[in-house]
Amino acid sequence: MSIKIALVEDNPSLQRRFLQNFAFYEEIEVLFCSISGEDFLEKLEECDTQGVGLPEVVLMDIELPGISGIDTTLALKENYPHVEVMMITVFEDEEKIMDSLRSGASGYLLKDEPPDFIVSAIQDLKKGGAPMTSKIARKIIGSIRNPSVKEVNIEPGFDLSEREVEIIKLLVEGGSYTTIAEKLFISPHTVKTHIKNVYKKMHVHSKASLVKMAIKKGII
Amino acid sequence: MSIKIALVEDNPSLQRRFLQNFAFYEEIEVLFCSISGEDFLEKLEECDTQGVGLPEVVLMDIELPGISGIDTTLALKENYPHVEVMMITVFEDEEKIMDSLRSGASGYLLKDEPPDFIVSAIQDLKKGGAPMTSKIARKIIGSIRNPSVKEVNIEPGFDLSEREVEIIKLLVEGGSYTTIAEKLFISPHTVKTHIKNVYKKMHVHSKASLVKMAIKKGII
DNA sequence: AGCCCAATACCCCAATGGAGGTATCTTCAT
DNA sequence: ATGAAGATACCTCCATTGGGGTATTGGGCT
Repeated sequence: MSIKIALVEDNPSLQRRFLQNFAFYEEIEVLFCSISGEDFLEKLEECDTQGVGLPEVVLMDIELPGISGIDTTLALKENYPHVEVMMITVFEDEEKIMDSLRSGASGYLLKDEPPDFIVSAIQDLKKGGAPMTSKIARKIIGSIRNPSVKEVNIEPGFDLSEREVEIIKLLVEGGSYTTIAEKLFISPHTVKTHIKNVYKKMHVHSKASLVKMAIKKGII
Repeated sequence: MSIKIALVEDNPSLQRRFLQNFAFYEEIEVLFCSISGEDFLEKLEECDTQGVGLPEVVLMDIELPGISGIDTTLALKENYPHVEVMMITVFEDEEKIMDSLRSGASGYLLKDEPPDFIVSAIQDLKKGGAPMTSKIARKIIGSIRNPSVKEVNIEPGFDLSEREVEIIKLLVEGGSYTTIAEKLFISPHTVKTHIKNVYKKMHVHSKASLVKMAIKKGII
């Protein structure tokens, strides 16, 4: 029994490449292709109303004209929660990955994976797995450990320099003046000076307080 | 070049089985085994101080006598953040999986995986991957979509006395030996003794590290 | 009654940390 | 080109901290 899939990819040459690859595998049957989220959602409803089978797995690009693959997934899952979604994209940044998973995708692959890998990922997904590459898995785990950390979240009020933030991070990791100095190839005197300045800016007077502030403010 | 690992497993027969399996693979070198978290942390510090190499990957059981594998991982990561941890357990519940990942583990396998799979998982882990089975991956993703609002472990897990927890709280608030002593109407010597004992139990060596651990653990 | 253990308190000592300085060298924007 | 800000480095002084001890007390468990 072959797995019925749909493909959402706006790049024509990539779409062609996928189709050609899947043609070699009789375990995969491509029901239809779309070049946008809107198009996909319409075609899906057609499949549904006209009694044609639904795709079991959807390969979804993230960057699409019109609504994004993430929002498309959100809409898809709202109406057809049993259809599995695998993101296929070039993005490796945590935010996009996590947004995809939150929107309802269960797999996340990069576009340049070999066809064999993609096919077995589709099978895994259908069997209830969550296929992804090692690197992506690591990023997901990283984002579990460090939740809700946005970029450039250094407290504007404190006006810390890059170097200062760098030193704060090492301090939070439990470093002493000397160990931090060694890591940064600078003198412990310099580390001391930086920390003194940080204390002034953040109005704390000890490492312990700084660690607490840093964690709470999300500087780390 | 073989990968140096350590094994933390309290069940003697399972430990033996692991060792026998690894004996067949020259790509894995078992540096040492421990039957408890405390024992492991001590041996690790010995390795460190005596210039013997550190293990690169630790296979950690979750259910251990004394402190749990999760808390052991927390303490390990505090002192040796570069040592990778792979949980090897019978538990498949989301909570244990997520706690493990939050504590710093990057891999999560079940005990009955075939030796080949475990060995390649160790290699993947060392290369920066996050090896896990499909089923586990799915649970992680499920828990991202459906973040359970479970309360954090207020109970320390490190077998701390009430007084010790009390002192930790004041320490996190930025108190010094003397200010804490004043608040509790005891001698600063006593405060010191308590803190020394806490350091021993939690395997940290400074206020900064303790503050970080305490916040992560939710003792505060 | 005897034992364990948490809580209390003290000792020494070396290392680290915090607060005050001063000073040079870049870099960058006015 | 001049001045501000950041990164670098050094100084002194004294308090705090961390690690190694030892010891007494009072509760609770067996």
